[in-house]
Amino acid sequence: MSVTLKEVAEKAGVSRSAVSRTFTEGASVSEKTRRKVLKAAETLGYHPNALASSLTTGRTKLIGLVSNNFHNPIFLEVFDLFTKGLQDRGLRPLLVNLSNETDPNNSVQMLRQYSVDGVIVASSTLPASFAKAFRDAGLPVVHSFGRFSSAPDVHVVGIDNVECGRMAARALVAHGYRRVGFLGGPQAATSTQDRLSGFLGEMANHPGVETSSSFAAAYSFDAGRDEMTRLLSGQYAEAYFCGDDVLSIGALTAARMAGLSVPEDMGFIGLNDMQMARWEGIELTTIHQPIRQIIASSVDLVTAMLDDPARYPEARLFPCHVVERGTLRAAAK
Amino acid sequence: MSVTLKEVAEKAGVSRSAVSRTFTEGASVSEKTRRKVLKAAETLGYHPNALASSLTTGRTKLIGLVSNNFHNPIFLEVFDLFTKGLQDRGLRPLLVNLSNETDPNNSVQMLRQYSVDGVIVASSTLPASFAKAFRDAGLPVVHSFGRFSSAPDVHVVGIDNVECGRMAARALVAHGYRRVGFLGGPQAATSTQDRLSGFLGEMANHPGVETSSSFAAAYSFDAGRDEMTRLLSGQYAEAYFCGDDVLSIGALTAARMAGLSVPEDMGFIGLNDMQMARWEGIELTTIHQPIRQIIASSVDLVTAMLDDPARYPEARLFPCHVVERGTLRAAAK
DNA sequence: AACGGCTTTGCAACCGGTTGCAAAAATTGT
DNA sequence: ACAATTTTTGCAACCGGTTGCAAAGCCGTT
Repeated sequence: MSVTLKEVAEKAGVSRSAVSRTFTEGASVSEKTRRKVLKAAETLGYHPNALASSLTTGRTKLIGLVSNNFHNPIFLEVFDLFTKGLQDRGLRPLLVNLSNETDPNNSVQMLRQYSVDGVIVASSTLPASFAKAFRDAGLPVVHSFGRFSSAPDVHVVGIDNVECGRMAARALVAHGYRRVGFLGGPQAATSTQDRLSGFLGEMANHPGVETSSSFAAAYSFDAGRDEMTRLLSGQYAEAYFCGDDVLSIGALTAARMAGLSVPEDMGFIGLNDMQMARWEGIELTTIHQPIRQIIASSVDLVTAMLDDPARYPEARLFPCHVVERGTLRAAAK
Repeated sequence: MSVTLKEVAEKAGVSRSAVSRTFTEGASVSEKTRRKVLKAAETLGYHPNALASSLTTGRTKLIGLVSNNFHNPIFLEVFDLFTKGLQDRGLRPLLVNLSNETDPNNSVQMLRQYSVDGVIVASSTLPASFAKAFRDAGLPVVHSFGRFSSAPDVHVVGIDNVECGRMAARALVAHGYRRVGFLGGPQAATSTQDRLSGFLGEMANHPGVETSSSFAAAYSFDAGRDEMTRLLSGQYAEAYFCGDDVLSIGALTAARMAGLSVPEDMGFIGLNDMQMARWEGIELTTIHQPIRQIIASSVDLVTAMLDDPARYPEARLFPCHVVERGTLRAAAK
């Protein structure tokens, strides 16, 4: 089917090594043979088989891109940036959809079978044990959007969710709200837990403000709408910090459907600053998560690990900031 | 680093062939040796190297998943379904982001270097020549969401865009609109051209209805909003058939921002029936595109081609239908 | 012309598997 | 118990490359 090294060697009248060397960066070949080889390769339409060479070099340039988040629109942007970032460095993303897996082992085995050079776990909802399972299998791994830890087992790149919780709390207080709520994502997600603890921690400094909390079933529109609908049937707060933007939009929509106006009757602050948050008709006040930086840094880190697989694990955090749009009322004077 | 066939063979006291055979479906091994081998493999933690075996078998189980659409939220769902569908059949998606490529050659070469077993081109905006380039390189290819042709060079799975244009036209007419517009996606996309031709073709049967057309720069919210804003500054129609849902939402938002109410003052019909179209506050009337079926069928087709790479190309079309929600006024009696 | 040092080249072994083939072992029939 | 048949096994070659090593080729010196 496809042209092999050997055929090129014969055509060019040189040894197979010579051909291999002309296609290997920094190998010793004379200009003369290189030219002969390139010409033969050209006419035959030869291209080296990446997989065959990986057998001896031990490098495939494949990177496992593992995620379980195929429903939140922000992850489309995440995949876009990851694939571009990896491609720009000559790496190839092998996409793994972990949506309905609870056990990392299958994926670990599969990625080892394909000899991936490294793994990027892109998820804020997978537990740290998933990333760790890859590391334990000897694979260089970076957990993007993972939980910050002062003693990380694996490289983590993301944001300080605790600080985001505080930031949201401060924003709500600064806007003069006296009854505030935390409307988190899935309770089991570490991101939810961290944001809640930051939120409550900060609110402890404001004893005059009444604080409540609840959780949506997922980071999704429907989950946000449903949880807000539930909240509206009882006592509810003046403003909510929601688990993420798409959840916020769901909650906000439920509030509007119930006849409340935003931000007059109810305020919202989200997290992520996805494209949609900017849409007219939404204009969500939210905490900006610098996903470009997180992804660029993750790709940097994974490439660095290719050269030094035992690289000492580090946590990289990127600061977030509040983007004021239209879903919190004008700040109290 | 990792355990090899040879080590297992030594541990189990058998030949390498025996080990290879116990891990190959349908090979001849006695129960006794199989057990010995499995035990040795177990204790050593052996797993066969998929890439090494691909060298001799000629199958990698890698499928190139090529797309240029990393901005339209519906594609997140597309990637979700594709990755799951492929994984369920033991195939591995190698994701290729073609966003800023105009030339298929690099991707073709790259996918050949990785010896992918097949390629799925998932895009409604890439020209047929892209898919053809893969086929010409000898790769089995399926173009999902591609343009229907009665004489396809490659397998195409998708919808009949011309018929969708007619369908939209009929819907607008049936709802009693007398001035209707086509607000397409990028003019260069074949999907846009086909929908327009269907739309105009059907409108030719309704000479009493005034028809206009224009194009947005992309299938995106911003493009829809901008184009609608431009339209609003001149003469505009009573109802629009928009290139897709996200474009519709942009256009619809622009209309609302300009003080028009939907559907009273202006009607909209989209295409795709993405999740978001169902959201309260949007409730977009749209043409449902059966993406699950399209993707399932594409995966079927690509697996069928693994066994028969020269399979005669076919076009598979799936019917669409209008889903009435709230963006067209009640039908005229 | 001979010498020493440096570059280029080909040989051959190897990466981790698979597979055709013939020999060995097990099974069947009588 | 023996021959005929079938199943299982190991050898060795191969898939498409890479690479250490020693031999060959090249260069300028003396």
